[in-house]
Amino acid sequence: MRQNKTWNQHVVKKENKSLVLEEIIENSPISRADIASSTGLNKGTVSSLVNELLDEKLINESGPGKSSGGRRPVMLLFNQVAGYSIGIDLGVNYILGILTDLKGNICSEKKVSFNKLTYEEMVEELYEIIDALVASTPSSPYGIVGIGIGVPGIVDKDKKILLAPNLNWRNVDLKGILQEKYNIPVIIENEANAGAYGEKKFGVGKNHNNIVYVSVGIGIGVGLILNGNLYSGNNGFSGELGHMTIEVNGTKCSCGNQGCWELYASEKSLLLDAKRSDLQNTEDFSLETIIDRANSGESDSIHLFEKTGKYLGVGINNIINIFNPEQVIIGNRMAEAEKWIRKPLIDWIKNQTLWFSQKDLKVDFSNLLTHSTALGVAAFSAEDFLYHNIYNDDISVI
Amino acid sequence: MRQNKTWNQHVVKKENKSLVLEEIIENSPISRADIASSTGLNKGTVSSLVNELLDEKLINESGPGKSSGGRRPVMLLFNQVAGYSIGIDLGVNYILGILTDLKGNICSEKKVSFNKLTYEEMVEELYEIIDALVASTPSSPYGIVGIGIGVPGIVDKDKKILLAPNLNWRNVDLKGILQEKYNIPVIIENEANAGAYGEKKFGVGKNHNNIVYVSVGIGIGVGLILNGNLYSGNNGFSGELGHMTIEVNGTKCSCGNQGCWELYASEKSLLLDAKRSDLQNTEDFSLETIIDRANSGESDSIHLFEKTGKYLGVGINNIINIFNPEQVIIGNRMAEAEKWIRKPLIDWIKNQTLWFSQKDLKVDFSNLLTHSTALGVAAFSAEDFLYHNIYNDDISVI
DNA sequence: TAAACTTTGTTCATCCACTAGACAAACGTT
DNA sequence: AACGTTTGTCTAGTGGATGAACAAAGTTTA
Repeated sequence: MRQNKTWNQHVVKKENKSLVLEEIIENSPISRADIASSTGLNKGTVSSLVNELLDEKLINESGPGKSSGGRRPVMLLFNQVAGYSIGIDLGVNYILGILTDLKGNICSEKKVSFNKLTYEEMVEELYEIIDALVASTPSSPYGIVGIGIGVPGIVDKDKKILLAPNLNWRNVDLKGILQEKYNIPVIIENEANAGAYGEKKFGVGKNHNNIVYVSVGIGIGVGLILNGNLYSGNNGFSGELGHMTIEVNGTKCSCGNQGCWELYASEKSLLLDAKRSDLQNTEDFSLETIIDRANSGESDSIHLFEKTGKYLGVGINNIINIFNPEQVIIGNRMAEAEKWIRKPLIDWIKNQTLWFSQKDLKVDFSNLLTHSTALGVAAFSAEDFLYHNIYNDDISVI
Repeated sequence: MRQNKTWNQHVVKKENKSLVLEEIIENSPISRADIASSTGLNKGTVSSLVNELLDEKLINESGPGKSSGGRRPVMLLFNQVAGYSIGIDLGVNYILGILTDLKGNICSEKKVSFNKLTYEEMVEELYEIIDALVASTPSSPYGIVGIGIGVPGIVDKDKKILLAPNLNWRNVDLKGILQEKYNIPVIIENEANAGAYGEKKFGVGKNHNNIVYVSVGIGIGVGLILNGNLYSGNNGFSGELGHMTIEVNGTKCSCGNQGCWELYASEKSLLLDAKRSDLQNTEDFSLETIIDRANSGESDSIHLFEKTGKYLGVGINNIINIFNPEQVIIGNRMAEAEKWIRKPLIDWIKNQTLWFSQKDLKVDFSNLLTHSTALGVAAFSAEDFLYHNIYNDDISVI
């Protein structure tokens, strides 16, 4: 209900300093006077906090701004290159790594694809990517402030990877391993959670506070932004919506349940359907193949996507009735098939969702596509640094 | 993401004072020294805050406690009769009103049952109940600090009743009406949300922070406690889980969707099934009738409950996979049939829920039964008074 | 063009809440 | 009875926010 924490002037100062910094990041260029009026803080208070931030190289003064009938203000800018953040999307058959500045702009990027690596080989690839990104980092006051990793699996409260079924990992303490090797704070998050945050910060989810992000890939994962914060559940296992029952007496699922959503609306199910209907003769067909076929007007492929769209609608309808979100974002690989999926999905929702839940509801497709997860985890690290370590000189291993 | 609020010493003091008060409420009798060590505040700070609380009559000093080898401490007690709170459960065919002290102990209680009242008649009944409770209030420093009302319908962000289908109400500003009449802060909440909070504070949900409360009555409503706070969704419409699809091509529901959960697991569906199977010859049969029959060993009635239990399991399984809660509480009228429902429900979950979500999971039946909603809203009002109005002398209409 | 007004940002005295430490009172132990 | 311990109060000191005064640097007006 209420957080059990004592309050003193140190906390006050730290919170106010964060507030000022946030104001500058969100609304730069901005003057000290503007910050004072928009935060409600006293001019003097703002002045001294700004001076500290200047000393810490987190912000810069730019030239004078426009006068509004008096002395011209000194404009302040966020120094987004005071440090850098690494974000990694650890996929089943690829690793995508990006280096971003503190505002989330991608500075360099590296991706490898592969097939069925052992755990050791995969970690080796991961090291190589991180090393390459580290090497490409420009010099800056704070260097790399953190590494964030999004994984397709269950991450518990202690940020250990409890289970990543498609990677065949169990109880892996990647955080510990990487922190030991690089001596930098490491954050591990579920891929869908990170994607949700990425969309909120940089994608179509900007300016929304209650977002359901549906990551449709091989399986279906869901990331929840509730009241502006990522909701992770009791043990960090929430969002296992792929295994929501949508057909009581439906097909058996590998999870032990039956009629699970991801048996009807994921990439896996799409490919299975395609195989069943004997649509293709070639051996290696993929989502991309089917998209190409649909593009060339093949009606069977289009029907496959329409079915996927409808069943996505079934699950999303449930989600809307549960959460009454402002926005639903469909992301990950399946978002590339928006062209055929959108209409059946939207139609289902229009017809089936409670009218009062449709109020103010937006259904969008990701525009970051494959980058949302990496951007999300990179942003986690950057914010951890900016808002929680402002007072700590020690920004190494926690 | 981060709350936009400036911090100053007034906030610090208010928060610390709340912290001290909370500590006394939760752990009384407690000494000043104990509060200092458990909150981390300085002894002097605690001393001055305690003195203010004593002046405000919110706490009392009791006799000296036991010595632990030194001076005997002065024990502090929460003055739970410094004020009173009214909680109302506005049902479809009943109104239950309770008067509680600030700790949630029921001091007096009044209930009326009826059938199909108009809006005006219903409000009249409500006034009568409130008037009776007001009349029964002992004299105290603060009097009645608030009225809380739980309603079976959708309450929007402004606490207006947007839609209560079973009452046939639309856009009713009950809060405004009552505040005008009684000149006391009024809180309106959805019945399931209030019930969830009631269970968290006073029932089986104590000491849990991620709770899904399933209110199974005529329909099914759900209240969510996430991270210790009530989650209400974007417009306050969350928890409409009764209309979650569990059977894609299922029966049509009045909501426009098909295969909704409450068509399979609510009191309404149970009665409908009973009628269909021609179990009874009498005209007026009810949940109680069927419970009686099951009690007397009639297997058909028992089967009906077993079916309800299974279908409750289907929906609850979905909920668990979505939220990974610590606890699921089944409440409201159907909880009275725990005896027959429990086993099929638990069995379904054991077999179908993802193993890692079953970790630390408790499934419980309400022990407050029909009182959880009224207790919940009464607690809302009491806490609003205790923690938010500590500094306000004006505790009348906001 | 000068005077008057506006806006910005700094400085300084003041206020307020928490803290540390001293201290007295009250109690148990030896 | 002497000593140590615990409790609770009091006082001086610290840190941070505030408001007002003020200088600097603009624009507007007569």
